[in-house]
Amino acid sequence: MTKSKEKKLKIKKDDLPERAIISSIMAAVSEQRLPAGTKLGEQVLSDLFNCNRANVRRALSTLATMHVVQIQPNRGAFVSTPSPKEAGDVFDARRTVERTLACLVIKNANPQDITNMRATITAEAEARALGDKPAELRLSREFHMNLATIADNQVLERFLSELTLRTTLIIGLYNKIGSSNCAEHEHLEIVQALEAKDEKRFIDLIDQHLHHLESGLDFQCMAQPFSTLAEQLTIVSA
Amino acid sequence: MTKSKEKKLKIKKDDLPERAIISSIMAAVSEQRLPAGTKLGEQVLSDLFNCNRANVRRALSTLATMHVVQIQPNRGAFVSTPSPKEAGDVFDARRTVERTLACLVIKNANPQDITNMRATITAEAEARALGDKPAELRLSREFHMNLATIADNQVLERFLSELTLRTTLIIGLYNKIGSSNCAEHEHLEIVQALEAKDEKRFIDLIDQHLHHLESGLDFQCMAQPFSTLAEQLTIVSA
DNA sequence: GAAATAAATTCTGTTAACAATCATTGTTTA
DNA sequence: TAAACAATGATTGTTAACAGAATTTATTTC
Repeated sequence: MTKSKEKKLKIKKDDLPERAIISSIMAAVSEQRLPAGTKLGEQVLSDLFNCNRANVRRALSTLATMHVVQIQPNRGAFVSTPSPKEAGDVFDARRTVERTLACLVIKNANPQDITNMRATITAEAEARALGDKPAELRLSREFHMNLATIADNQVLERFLSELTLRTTLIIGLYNKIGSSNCAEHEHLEIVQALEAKDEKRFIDLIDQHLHHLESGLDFQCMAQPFSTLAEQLTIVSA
Repeated sequence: MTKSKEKKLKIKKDDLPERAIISSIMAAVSEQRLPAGTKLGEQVLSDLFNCNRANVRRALSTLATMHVVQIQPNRGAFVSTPSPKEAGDVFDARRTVERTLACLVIKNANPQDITNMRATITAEAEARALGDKPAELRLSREFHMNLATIADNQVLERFLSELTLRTTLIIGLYNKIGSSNCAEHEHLEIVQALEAKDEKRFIDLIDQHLHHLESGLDFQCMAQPFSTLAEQLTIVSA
């Protein structure tokens, strides 16, 4: 049970284990390493981060308020499985937030910001070329989070952080097979509009980008929220 | 120390103590019974809700992620004292959220919804007439939360819940003396625009309402985030 | 052999005791 | 008298042990 010297996770600069757990889970979700429905056991986490369960508990509780995990009484914490209705709400909220961010970005952005944005897009393209899906997803999210940073509104930045995570879960659950994941091409156009200070085009492109993402969803393909292994192995009869 | 039969708080329908603590603190903040900077001791809370400190801890941690309380390591939890910058971010975010909610409300609102809105306004007016400030504040918040309910977007509803709470803290900290608190008159006009299905006017009025609230702030009058007793007792010399 | 039942294990939820830190009070010293 | 220092008290942070619920495994029964 209490074997020492298990695989220990390297903790970032953040000393507090609670924060470390939260950011690690968020990172894992953002890279789709943790799919919706995954059980997040307290024992497992407290071993991984070698801390006590109280810290794990608080971390999971915090993630639950972000709706990144769901807590079921006496059963434990699971990575959230957004419903179709929830997905719609998230996309509406994202468009709302990013539109406003866009207005602020047009005002605030300096040449250095645009250079950074381009660097992120380049890195994203490289990751895609290499077939590194986690990196691609992470950088795609980073692109949007960059906008929030430039906009310099910490409230909206936090909202977007949550929304992008939930978007990743939604796409992981409902994305049509074959629908192009996320257009790096679109990201490039967005930055070009920003560089040209074309506010209307900038906002419209972001809006279209998000609509495009949403249109790639198919809610039929995943009826059951919690697909069990049994279901996955069942051969369709009749 | 451990005297039994202290004053116990009646817990709502929610059985879980964690939720009870959270909603009680949120309610208290929304009615300005808990001013910014108030210390929220773990012992006090666990006695009040007669539960263990672990629940209190998780509740405070959750409230901290909503930025309604601030946790200082080894010192404890305090009701948040928003900075002027933070106040600006909150108001920008609120306008963003409420504008989108307004669009959805115009689409979704039925006669019953409008009746409910009017009832809230009436109750708010009565509370004001009676000088019941807590009730007035609670009903004013309820007016805005009603909009979120009608809009039927749970993500934006939760965002607005947080933002209205933080707005209350901001007003409690920075509101100019003499500036009319919140115009029930404005609330009435907003409902009238909604009833007339005048979308543009509806959105504009909400926007103006929030700008009006923000313009009532004065960041000079409260330089120090944590005003000490010493400052309050100091007689202004020179 | 399959379904239903019972035992065992694992996990969550709760509690209490202990350690460490911070704030306050009281004392000493220049 | 005022500042520095020491001791006390209170509060937060951590840990471990226990109780209860859920899941899994094993057994029984048809």
